[in-house]
Amino acid sequence: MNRITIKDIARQLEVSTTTISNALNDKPGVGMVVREKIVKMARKMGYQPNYFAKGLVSRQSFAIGLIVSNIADPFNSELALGAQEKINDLGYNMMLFNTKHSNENEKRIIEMLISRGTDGIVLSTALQDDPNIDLLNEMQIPYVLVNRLILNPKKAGRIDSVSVDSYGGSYKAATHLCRLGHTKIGIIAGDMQASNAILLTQGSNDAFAEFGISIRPDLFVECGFSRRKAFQAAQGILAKKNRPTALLIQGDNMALGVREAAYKASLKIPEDLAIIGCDDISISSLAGIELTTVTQNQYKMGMASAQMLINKIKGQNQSGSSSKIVMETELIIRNSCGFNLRGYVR
Amino acid sequence: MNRITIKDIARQLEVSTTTISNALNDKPGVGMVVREKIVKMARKMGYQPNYFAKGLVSRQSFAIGLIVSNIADPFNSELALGAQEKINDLGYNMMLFNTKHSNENEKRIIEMLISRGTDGIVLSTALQDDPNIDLLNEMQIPYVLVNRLILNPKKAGRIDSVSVDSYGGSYKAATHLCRLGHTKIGIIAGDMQASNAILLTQGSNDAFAEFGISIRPDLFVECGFSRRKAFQAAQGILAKKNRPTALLIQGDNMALGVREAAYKASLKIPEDLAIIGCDDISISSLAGIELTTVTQNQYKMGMASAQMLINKIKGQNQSGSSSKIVMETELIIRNSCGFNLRGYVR
DNA sequence: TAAAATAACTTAATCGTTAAAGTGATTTTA
DNA sequence: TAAAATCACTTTAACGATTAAGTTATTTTA
Repeated sequence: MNRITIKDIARQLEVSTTTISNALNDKPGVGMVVREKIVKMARKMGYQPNYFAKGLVSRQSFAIGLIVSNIADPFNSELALGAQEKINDLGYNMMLFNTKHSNENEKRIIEMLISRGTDGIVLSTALQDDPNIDLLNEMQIPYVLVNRLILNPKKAGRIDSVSVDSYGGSYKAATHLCRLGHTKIGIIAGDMQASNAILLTQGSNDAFAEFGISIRPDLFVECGFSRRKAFQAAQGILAKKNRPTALLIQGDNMALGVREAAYKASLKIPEDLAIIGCDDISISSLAGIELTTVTQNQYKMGMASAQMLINKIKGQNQSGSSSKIVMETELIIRNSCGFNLRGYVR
Repeated sequence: MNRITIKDIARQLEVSTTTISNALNDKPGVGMVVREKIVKMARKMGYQPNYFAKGLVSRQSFAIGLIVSNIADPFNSELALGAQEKINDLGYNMMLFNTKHSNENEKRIIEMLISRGTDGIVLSTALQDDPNIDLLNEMQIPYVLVNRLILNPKKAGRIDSVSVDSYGGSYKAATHLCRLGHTKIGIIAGDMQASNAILLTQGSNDAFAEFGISIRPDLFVECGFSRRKAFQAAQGILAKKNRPTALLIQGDNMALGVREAAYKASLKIPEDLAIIGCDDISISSLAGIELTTVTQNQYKMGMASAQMLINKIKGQNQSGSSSKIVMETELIIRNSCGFNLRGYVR
């Protein structure tokens, strides 16, 4: 039952453990004949290196932590899939954590990851003024932000990130609503501590301004990125006497909650209410859902962030420059805004 | 930059490392005064134990591997959420892996997990005659099967598992279709090497038999559990001249693919085609989808399997008995079968 | 052909922690 | 009150790998 160690092989072959180690790791200092004998014997005995021992001396765990708010959110699970595949392809392993939108949880997770000697962290839950980012910096652990970043240019300069052009995406979405003739537009916003929500809001605001439209303050609701919260927020907004004719929603998963609220209030989409989402999760394209939205390839983002992190881990001696990838967005017109019914009016 | 170790604290306080270790791990042999001094100093210096060192001596990694086919499948992500929360609550960490439906990948993952000294594995991808199960047994690593199990009673006796009463669920689903008057029924099956597909098929077959209905062989298609594959399978079945009036589909995510195929073929659900799914993922209840299905609480399954595994890890000295949890199912009637239109005819 | 270099090894130290086996000093027991 | 037990520590060894620093024997160089 006891695992085979390097010592067992050494005893069998009557050579030193160093030679075994060198042979198995393709290092010089071992002759052809002995090397082959060792490799064969290791295979025969079913030798598997002990990663604790290896990690203790090499200070490398080949483990990467991925922190998401909630893996059951399709946005995150798609992102996790991309990250996981890339991480494994590059010879690492992924540990997954859910913060459940709690900064406290996030902190615990980061501390734990550090104490476990995790090689790096992909963080998708960063908030502005997040003390956990300072923690990451202090501990000098390689990390990459994905999806959300830090906007403060003073801090952002040193931080690697993979994100989407949320500003541009939201600008397109808002423009779409305006051109369809909507003027009474509501916004269901995520968490205004999150960069994407901030940029999304800026983008739509700028578009609205260009059309001379101003958003009534009571039609802007910040509710967090979950489906359930968005459902509740929409219920509130749609119950108003002077309800909006269109809602711009800062995430497709949230938009699904909004849809439910609309149907529950007997409002037809898009006839009574136009809605536009924001990240094109796979559900959005389903028949019967057909949510108009803005693309964001989560899978690619996951891959790119993992790749970036591992590059960083491997080339630690590099200059102080940081990598930033910002992905383009594209408006996907489906049936939740009424374009296919009426087309643009302006 | 170098991490604080037990030695650093020992040097500061002029005591031995053993005393530090004992104090920090609440072990006897340390006086009150010294103990408190040590705890305080450790906190002050920001000491974090090195898990490689700890694991090397204790042979415990506090890491658990969760193996799923594809985390982007809502069934799996919900399951992963439950597992992750329970695993963390119990002081462990979860490493996530996607097999992408490949037995080869599964093998690689298991081997890697073992070589890393993972404390245990939750496996959701088990197949009948799966050599990887034998591998797990040989290596004596604690594991629990979730969702899918091994049916062969000779092997199953020793295996812990958390599953759903697939037979009963499918029996209910098939009965529902029969009572609605359907006789030309097709089955979109998952992977007949997976226990749930096998039991699901048995359950529906038995129900059909009771109603004197036999399934035309060309209307039974085994296509694997993915949405895309189910889409393709449904396209094939629906293109037949003598197409079925109802489809029983062995998974909600698959059913979503089937829906798309139906709509693409200009078939209305439920008027032209009744469909019934199988695990009640959250999407299924969405307005516009409203899939009739059979409940399976993935979140609870994830939790239960994690709990079971950790119980097993902690109490290794126990008897040879195995734990098996089988969860009940419930038919959820929504709008994809036409019950709300016509009710039962028999 | 003697000195230097190289190849193929081994020995010993190390990573950070825990466990087993001491060591005195103090307290309990008979 | 002498022997036994307890307490609060320390010293040493171990976990399984890697790495730095030897040690031979063999080959190369000048």
